Amino acid sequence: HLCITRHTPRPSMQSADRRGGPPAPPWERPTAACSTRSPAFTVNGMLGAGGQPAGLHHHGLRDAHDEPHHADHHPHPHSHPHQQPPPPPPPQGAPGHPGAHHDPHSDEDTPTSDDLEQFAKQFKQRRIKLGFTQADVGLALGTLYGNVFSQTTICRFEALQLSFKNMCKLKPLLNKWLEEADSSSGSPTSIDKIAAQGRKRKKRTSIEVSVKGALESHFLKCPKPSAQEITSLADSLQLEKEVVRVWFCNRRQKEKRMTPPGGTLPGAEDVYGGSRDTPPHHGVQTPVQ
DNA sequence: ATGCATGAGGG
DNA sequence: CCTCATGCATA
Repeated sequence: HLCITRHTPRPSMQSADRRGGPPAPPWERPTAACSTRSPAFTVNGMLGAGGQPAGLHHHGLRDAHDEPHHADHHPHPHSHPHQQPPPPPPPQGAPGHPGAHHDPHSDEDTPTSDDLEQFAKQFKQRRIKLGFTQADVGLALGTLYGNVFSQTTICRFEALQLSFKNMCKLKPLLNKWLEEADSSSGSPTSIDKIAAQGRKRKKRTSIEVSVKGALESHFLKCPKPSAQEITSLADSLQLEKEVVRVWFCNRRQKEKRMTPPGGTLPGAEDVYGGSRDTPPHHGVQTPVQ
Protein backbone atom coordinates (compact mmCIF):
# COMPACT_ATOMS: atom_id res chain seq x y z
CA HIS A 1 0.00 0.00 0.00
CA LEU A 2 1.66 3.05 0.95
CA CYS A 3 5.06 3.28 -0.27
CA ILE A 4 5.82 6.83 -0.47
CA THR A 5 2.92 8.59 0.80
CA ARG A 6 3.18 12.20 0.86
CA HIS A 7 2.48 12.78 4.32
CA THR A 8 -1.04 12.06 4.65
CA PRO A 9 -1.54 13.90 7.77
CA ARG A 10 -1.91 17.48 8.16
CA PRO A 11 0.34 19.98 6.75
CA SER A 12 1.84 20.66 9.96
CA MET A 13 5.33 19.91 10.72
CA GLN A 14 6.67 16.60 10.95
CA SER A 15 5.97 14.27 13.63
CA ALA A 16 7.18 10.98 14.49
CA ASP A 17 5.07 8.53 12.86
CA ARG A 18 4.06 5.80 15.02
CA ARG A 19 4.71 2.45 13.71
CA GLY A 20 1.31 1.55 13.17
CA GLY A 21 0.26 -1.31 14.33
CA PRO A 22 0.10 -4.51 12.80
CA PRO A 23 2.41 -7.22 13.49
CA ALA A 24 5.01 -5.63 11.57
CA PRO A 25 8.27 -6.09 13.20
CA PRO A 26 9.65 -2.71 13.34
CA TRP A 27 13.17 -3.58 12.95
CA GLU A 28 14.80 -4.21 9.85
CA ARG A 29 18.25 -5.16 9.46
CA PRO A 30 19.21 -3.91 6.18
CA THR A 31 22.03 -6.12 5.71
CA ALA A 32 23.85 -3.42 4.17
CA ALA A 33 26.53 -1.40 5.46
CA CYS A 34 29.28 -1.05 3.14
CA SER A 35 31.33 1.88 2.76
CA THR A 36 34.30 2.27 0.80
CA ARG A 37 35.08 -0.61 -1.28
CA SER A 38 38.14 -1.32 -3.23
CA PRO A 39 41.28 -1.06 -1.38
CA ALA A 40 42.31 2.26 -2.45
CA PHE A 41 45.29 3.64 -0.86
CA THR A 42 44.43 7.17 -0.87
CA VAL A 43 43.28 8.59 2.23
CA ASN A 44 39.71 8.39 1.79
CA GLY A 45 37.47 9.74 -0.65
CA MET A 46 36.12 7.93 -3.49
CA LEU A 47 32.66 8.07 -2.67
CA GLY A 48 31.32 7.62 -6.00
CA ALA A 49 28.88 5.28 -4.63
CA GLY A 50 26.92 5.05 -7.66
CA GLY A 51 26.68 1.44 -7.42
CA GLN A 52 24.73 0.12 -4.73
CA PRO A 53 25.84 -1.97 -2.10
CA ALA A 54 22.77 -3.73 -1.54
CA GLY A 55 23.61 -7.04 -0.44
CA LEU A 56 26.78 -7.70 1.21
CA HIS A 57 28.38 -5.34 3.29
CA HIS A 58 31.85 -4.93 3.01
CA HIS A 59 33.73 -2.17 3.75
CA GLY A 60 37.03 -1.27 3.20
CA LEU A 61 39.19 0.67 5.34
CA ARG A 62 38.69 2.07 8.59
CA ASP A 63 39.87 5.38 9.26
CA ALA A 64 42.67 6.66 7.42
CA HIS A 65 41.78 9.92 8.22
CA ASP A 66 42.71 13.30 8.25
CA GLU A 67 45.23 14.78 10.14
CA PRO A 68 46.79 17.35 8.39
CA HIS A 69 48.09 19.46 11.04
CA HIS A 70 46.27 22.14 9.41
CA ALA A 71 48.65 24.50 8.13
CA ASP A 72 46.29 27.04 7.34
CA HIS A 73 47.11 30.50 7.57
CA HIS A 74 46.05 33.12 5.43
CA PRO A 75 43.61 35.75 5.92
CA HIS A 76 40.74 34.05 4.65
CA PRO A 77 37.52 35.63 3.93
CA HIS A 78 35.48 32.99 5.36
CA SER A 79 31.92 33.19 4.64
CA HIS A 80 30.72 31.77 7.78
CA PRO A 81 32.10 30.87 11.00
CA HIS A 82 32.48 27.33 10.35
CA GLN A 83 34.65 24.60 10.95
CA GLN A 84 36.43 22.10 9.25
CA PRO A 85 36.10 18.64 8.80
CA PRO A 86 38.82 16.62 7.64
CA PRO A 87 40.71 17.68 4.76
CA PRO A 88 38.95 17.31 1.61
CA PRO A 89 40.75 14.42 0.21
CA PRO A 90 41.25 14.76 -3.41
CA PRO A 91 41.15 11.33 -4.75
CA GLN A 92 40.70 11.34 -8.38
CA GLY A 93 42.49 8.78 -10.06
CA ALA A 94 40.45 7.12 -12.51
CA PRO A 95 42.90 5.27 -14.49
CA GLY A 96 42.21 5.68 -18.03
CA HIS A 97 39.55 8.14 -17.76
CA PRO A 98 39.77 11.16 -19.68
CA GLY A 99 38.45 13.95 -18.00
CA ALA A 100 35.17 15.04 -18.22
CA HIS A 101 33.58 16.82 -16.00
CA HIS A 102 31.14 18.67 -14.79
CA ASP A 103 29.74 21.45 -13.12
CA PRO A 104 30.92 22.35 -9.84
CA HIS A 105 27.55 21.79 -8.67
CA SER A 106 25.88 18.59 -8.16
CA ASP A 107 27.87 15.95 -6.59
CA GLU A 108 30.52 13.74 -7.90
CA ASP A 109 33.83 13.70 -6.35
CA THR A 110 34.47 14.68 -2.85
CA PRO A 111 32.60 17.68 -1.74
CA THR A 112 33.96 20.24 0.60
CA SER A 113 32.51 20.98 3.94
CA ASP A 114 30.89 24.01 2.59
CA ASP A 115 29.37 22.05 -0.20
CA LEU A 116 27.88 19.69 2.25
CA GLU A 117 26.60 22.40 4.42
CA GLN A 118 24.97 24.09 1.56
CA PHE A 119 23.51 20.95 0.21
CA ALA A 120 22.12 19.95 3.55
CA LYS A 121 20.40 23.24 3.87
CA GLN A 122 18.93 23.19 0.46
CA PHE A 123 17.91 19.64 0.92
CA LYS A 124 16.01 20.32 4.05
CA GLN A 125 14.26 23.24 2.57
CA ARG A 126 13.12 21.37 -0.49
CA ARG A 127 12.11 18.40 1.53
CA ILE A 128 9.88 20.49 3.66
CA LYS A 129 8.39 22.36 0.77
CA LEU A 130 7.54 19.15 -0.90
CA GLY A 131 5.87 18.04 2.23
CA PHE A 132 7.97 15.14 3.23
CA THR A 133 9.11 14.17 6.63
CA GLN A 134 12.58 12.96 7.39
CA ALA A 135 11.14 9.52 7.87
CA ASP A 136 9.54 9.63 4.43
CA VAL A 137 12.86 10.35 2.88
CA GLY A 138 14.56 7.58 4.71
CA LEU A 139 12.02 5.12 3.50
CA ALA A 140 12.10 6.45 -0.01
CA LEU A 141 15.81 5.94 -0.19
CA GLY A 142 15.12 2.35 0.47
CA THR A 143 12.68 2.06 -2.36
CA LEU A 144 14.87 4.07 -4.62
CA TYR A 145 18.03 2.22 -3.97
CA GLY A 146 18.12 -0.45 -1.49
CA ASN A 147 19.22 1.18 1.62
CA VAL A 148 16.60 2.30 3.99
CA PHE A 149 17.52 4.92 6.47
CA SER A 150 15.85 6.08 9.59
CA GLN A 151 14.46 9.43 10.45
CA THR A 152 17.40 9.81 12.73
CA THR A 153 19.92 9.57 9.99
CA ILE A 154 18.16 12.02 7.75
CA CYS A 155 17.85 14.39 10.63
CA ARG A 156 21.51 14.13 11.40
CA PHE A 157 22.40 14.66 7.82
CA GLU A 158 20.42 17.85 7.66
CA ALA A 159 22.00 19.03 10.84
CA LEU A 160 25.45 18.04 9.71
CA GLN A 161 25.81 15.83 12.67
CA LEU A 162 27.52 13.04 10.87
CA SER A 163 31.14 12.54 10.18
CA PHE A 164 32.53 14.10 7.07
CA LYS A 165 32.88 10.76 5.43
CA ASN A 166 29.40 9.73 6.29
CA MET A 167 28.01 12.96 4.92
CA CYS A 168 29.79 12.39 1.66
CA LYS A 169 28.42 8.94 1.37
CA LEU A 170 24.87 10.02 1.90
CA LYS A 171 24.87 13.13 -0.19
CA PRO A 172 24.61 11.42 -3.56
CA LEU A 173 21.70 9.37 -2.38
CA LEU A 174 19.79 12.26 -0.99
CA ASN A 175 20.58 14.29 -4.01
CA LYS A 176 19.04 11.68 -6.20
CA TRP A 177 16.00 11.55 -4.03
CA LEU A 178 15.63 15.26 -4.42
CA GLU A 179 15.59 14.99 -8.14
CA GLU A 180 13.08 12.22 -8.01
CA ALA A 181 10.96 14.05 -5.58
CA ASP A 182 10.42 17.25 -7.39
CA SER A 183 10.22 15.71 -10.73
CA SER A 184 7.40 13.96 -9.10
CA SER A 185 7.69 10.79 -10.91
CA GLY A 186 5.29 9.08 -8.80
CA SER A 187 6.15 5.57 -9.32
CA PRO A 188 6.64 4.21 -5.98
CA THR A 189 8.76 1.27 -5.95
CA SER A 190 8.21 -1.52 -3.72
CA ILE A 191 10.02 -1.83 -0.62
CA ASP A 192 10.74 -4.88 1.09
CA LYS A 193 11.81 -5.06 4.49
CA ILE A 194 13.86 -7.73 5.63
CA ALA A 195 12.56 -8.57 8.84
CA ALA A 196 14.37 -8.70 11.73
CA GLN A 197 15.97 -10.75 13.97
CA GLY A 198 14.91 -10.54 17.42
CA ARG A 199 17.36 -9.24 19.75
CA LYS A 200 16.47 -7.51 22.86
CA ARG A 201 17.58 -4.02 23.05
CA LYS A 202 18.69 -2.85 26.36
CA LYS A 203 16.53 -0.22 27.81
CA ARG A 204 18.09 3.13 27.45
CA THR A 205 19.70 4.09 30.67
CA SER A 206 19.14 7.63 31.56
CA ILE A 207 22.12 9.29 33.08
CA GLU A 208 21.56 12.04 35.53
CA VAL A 209 22.72 15.48 34.66
CA SER A 210 25.09 15.68 37.53
CA VAL A 211 26.60 12.40 36.53
CA LYS A 212 26.85 13.57 32.97
CA GLY A 213 28.78 16.51 34.19
CA ALA A 214 31.21 14.24 35.92
CA LEU A 215 31.65 12.20 32.79
CA GLU A 216 32.23 15.34 30.79
CA SER A 217 34.93 16.40 33.16
CA HIS A 218 36.69 13.13 32.84
CA PHE A 219 36.34 13.23 29.14
CA LEU A 220 38.12 16.51 28.98
CA LYS A 221 40.93 15.14 30.99
CA CYS A 222 41.08 11.83 29.31
CA PRO A 223 38.97 11.03 26.29
CA LYS A 224 40.17 7.52 26.17
CA PRO A 225 40.24 5.99 29.58
CA SER A 226 41.60 2.54 30.03
CA ALA A 227 39.38 -0.33 30.85
CA GLN A 228 40.39 -0.07 34.40
CA GLU A 229 39.76 3.61 34.62
CA ILE A 230 36.37 3.00 33.21
CA THR A 231 35.69 0.40 35.77
CA SER A 232 36.59 2.58 38.67
CA LEU A 233 34.82 5.55 37.21
CA ALA A 234 31.74 3.47 36.70
CA ASP A 235 31.98 2.27 40.20
CA SER A 236 32.30 5.70 41.61
CA LEU A 237 29.39 6.94 39.62
CA GLN A 238 27.34 3.89 40.27
CA LEU A 239 26.85 3.03 36.69
CA GLU A 240 27.47 -0.13 34.83
CA LYS A 241 30.86 -0.31 33.32
CA GLU A 242 29.39 -0.97 29.93
CA VAL A 243 27.30 2.14 30.16
CA VAL A 244 30.33 4.22 30.89
CA ARG A 245 32.34 2.61 28.15
CA VAL A 246 29.64 3.28 25.63
CA TRP A 247 29.26 6.79 26.88
CA PHE A 248 32.87 7.49 26.06
CA CYS A 249 32.57 5.89 22.68
CA ASN A 250 29.60 8.05 21.86
CA ARG A 251 31.26 11.11 23.24
CA ARG A 252 34.27 10.55 21.04
CA GLN A 253 32.07 10.14 18.04
CA LYS A 254 30.49 13.44 18.78
CA GLU A 255 33.83 15.10 18.62
CA LYS A 256 34.24 13.81 15.15
CA ARG A 257 31.07 15.17 13.74
CA MET A 258 31.13 18.02 11.34
CA THR A 259 29.44 20.17 13.84
CA PRO A 260 31.34 19.45 16.98
CA PRO A 261 29.91 20.08 20.37
CA GLY A 262 31.08 22.68 22.73
CA GLY A 263 34.33 23.53 21.36
CA THR A 264 37.85 22.78 21.78
CA LEU A 265 39.24 25.77 23.40
CA PRO A 266 42.24 27.29 21.93
CA GLY A 267 45.36 26.32 23.60
CA ALA A 268 43.98 23.07 24.61
CA GLU A 269 44.77 20.82 21.82
CA ASP A 270 43.64 17.50 22.77
CA VAL A 271 46.16 15.10 23.79
CA TYR A 272 44.84 11.78 22.86
CA GLY A 273 46.81 8.69 23.01
CA GLY A 274 47.61 9.21 26.55
CA SER A 275 49.14 5.91 27.17
CA ARG A 276 48.30 3.69 24.39
CA ASP A 277 48.39 4.44 20.86
CA THR A 278 49.52 7.65 19.62
CA PRO A 279 47.20 8.25 16.93
CA PRO A 280 48.91 10.24 14.44
CA HIS A 281 45.78 11.75 13.65
CA HIS A 282 42.64 13.12 14.63
CA GLY A 283 41.20 16.13 13.50
CA VAL A 284 39.21 18.27 15.57
CA GLN A 285 39.76 21.73 15.10
CA THR A 286 38.49 25.11 15.43
CA PRO A 287 36.65 25.86 18.46
CA VAL A 288 33.20 26.88 18.19
CA GLN A 289 32.38 30.22 19.30
C1' DA B 1 16.27 16.40 17.79
C1' DT B 2 19.15 13.36 20.61
C1' DG B 3 20.79 9.97 24.03
C1' DC B 4 22.26 5.57 24.68
C1' DA B 5 22.84 1.13 22.07
C1' DT B 6 24.03 -2.48 18.59
C1' DG B 7 27.15 -4.56 15.31
C1' DA B 8 30.51 -5.06 11.63
C1' DG B 9 35.20 -4.76 10.90
C1' DG B 10 39.88 -4.56 12.66
C1' DG B 11 43.55 -5.18 16.13
C1' DC C 1 38.45 -2.80 23.12
C1' DC C 2 38.04 0.73 19.52
C1' DT C 3 35.95 3.18 15.58
C1' DC C 4 32.00 4.07 12.64
C1' DA C 5 27.60 4.00 10.68
C1' DT C 6 23.05 3.64 12.22
C1' DG C 7 18.79 3.57 14.69
C1' DC C 8 15.24 2.62 18.55
C1' DA C 9 13.32 5.11 22.10
C1' DT C 10 12.97 9.33 24.22
C1' DA C 11 13.01 14.04 25.47
